[in-house]
Amino acid sequence: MKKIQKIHLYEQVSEELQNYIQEKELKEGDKLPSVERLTEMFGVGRSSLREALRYLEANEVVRIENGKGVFVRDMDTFRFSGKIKIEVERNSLLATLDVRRALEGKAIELAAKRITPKQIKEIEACLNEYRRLKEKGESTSKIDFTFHQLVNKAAANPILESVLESFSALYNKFFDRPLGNTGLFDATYPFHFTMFEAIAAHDVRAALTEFNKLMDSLEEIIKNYEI
Amino acid sequence: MKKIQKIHLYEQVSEELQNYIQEKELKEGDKLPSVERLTEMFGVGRSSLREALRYLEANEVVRIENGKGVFVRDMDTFRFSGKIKIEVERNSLLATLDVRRALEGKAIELAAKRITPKQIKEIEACLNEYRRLKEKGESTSKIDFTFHQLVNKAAANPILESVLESFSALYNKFFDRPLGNTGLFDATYPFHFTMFEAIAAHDVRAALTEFNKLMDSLEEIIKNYEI
DNA sequence: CCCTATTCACCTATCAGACAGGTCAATCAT
DNA sequence: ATGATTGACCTGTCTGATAGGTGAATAGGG
Repeated sequence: MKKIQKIHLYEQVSEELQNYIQEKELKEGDKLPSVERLTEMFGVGRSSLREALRYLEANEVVRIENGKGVFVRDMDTFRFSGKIKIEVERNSLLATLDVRRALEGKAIELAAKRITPKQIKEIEACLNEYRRLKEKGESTSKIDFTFHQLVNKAAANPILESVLESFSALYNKFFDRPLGNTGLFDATYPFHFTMFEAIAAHDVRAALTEFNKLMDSLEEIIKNYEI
Repeated sequence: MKKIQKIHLYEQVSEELQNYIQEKELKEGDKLPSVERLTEMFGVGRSSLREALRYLEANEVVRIENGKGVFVRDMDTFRFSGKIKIEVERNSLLATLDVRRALEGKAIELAAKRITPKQIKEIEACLNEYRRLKEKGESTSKIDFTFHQLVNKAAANPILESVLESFSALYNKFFDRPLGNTGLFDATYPFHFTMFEAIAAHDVRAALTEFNKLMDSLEEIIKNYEI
């Protein structure tokens, strides 16, 4: 019989380690003691300690470099995350679209206000490529993604950009599979150009109008699509 | 000299394991082979395998239960995540506010459309408590959070709810510390009531107007606040 | 005296073997 | 029949050994 320890050792070590970092006020790039030292400090075996480190690495708290040591990651970085149950059904798709309307709509509003001449040229080049691929009948999903990414960047709001980027992974997952070849890109194609022109002209209202048309056409496709 | 393998073993194992899950189409709760078997399958040592498992556990791909085995977690759950460098300065705060405008604005729009009588009563009770605390001069940060959460729920969009929930952790972090006692809640206080009334009356336009007033007053506070 | 190649101390990466202890079902004794 | 026991199967953890990455000190040649 031993002491009562229902919590896994690696979990305790992981917490202790985080406390250690906080107490010593370690910052980005600071080096932690070597694995050997840490095993002595916490009185655990190497394997438990390494599992704890691997766990913390997965949670982006530390960074382990071969031959160098263990380093603290930027603690001033806020990490947001969430889980969404994926159900490929109409309501989920429409719900996703609402969020896209909110986030990308704001991005477009800001982009129309703040886009620079250089960024305008970049997007113009992107749209030319879009047109080229379209005429050749090749896949436009990738260039479509790039277009929206550029607009997102033009909004000049790093936080919005980050949220939108991680969220776009969700609707790409949604729309690639079930609706991959349903004329989705055909229907939205013309709005990319009208929307760009409005943004380039710094016309917030017109840009949002075109964006809403784009979203509306997407919504129509989803509503009429037999899943 | 050996073969070129710059990638860590545990990383390779982790990927192989994910492939294995996908190929075998394993679902929530399915059991993986025992650690012993897996080491044979992948031809690696125990420690590498365990580190890989711990890594996957941290990423919520598997669940390890003592004495039972390793189990697959819900793979139909989409996990979004992102990192944001926190800098407590005016621009970051304003950038955060823009995202909040986008997400919560959409939530309010939807809530005004779809709120149920039961939810109206819940929010009403929440606001009464808000008023009570206000009059007693107690902290209203918690009840304020609850209010926004209820509105969020009334939007009846689980995906928006999830995104907003994880994101709200960010702006709580931002606003709690630097602006904790700067009359932030005083200034926004009246708008909670006007906004609620508009939502309860299913008046989308008025609700958004009130929400924008609330956001504008927040923006003013930030702009005038000497950091 | 300077530059380069070697060496060495320090670290992480990974393996294999051993023992402790949790879990569950089959089995055995009452 | 029922309740305790056992044993098969697992994960949890420790340890000693070997391999290999990294960077600074160091030795040797010009």
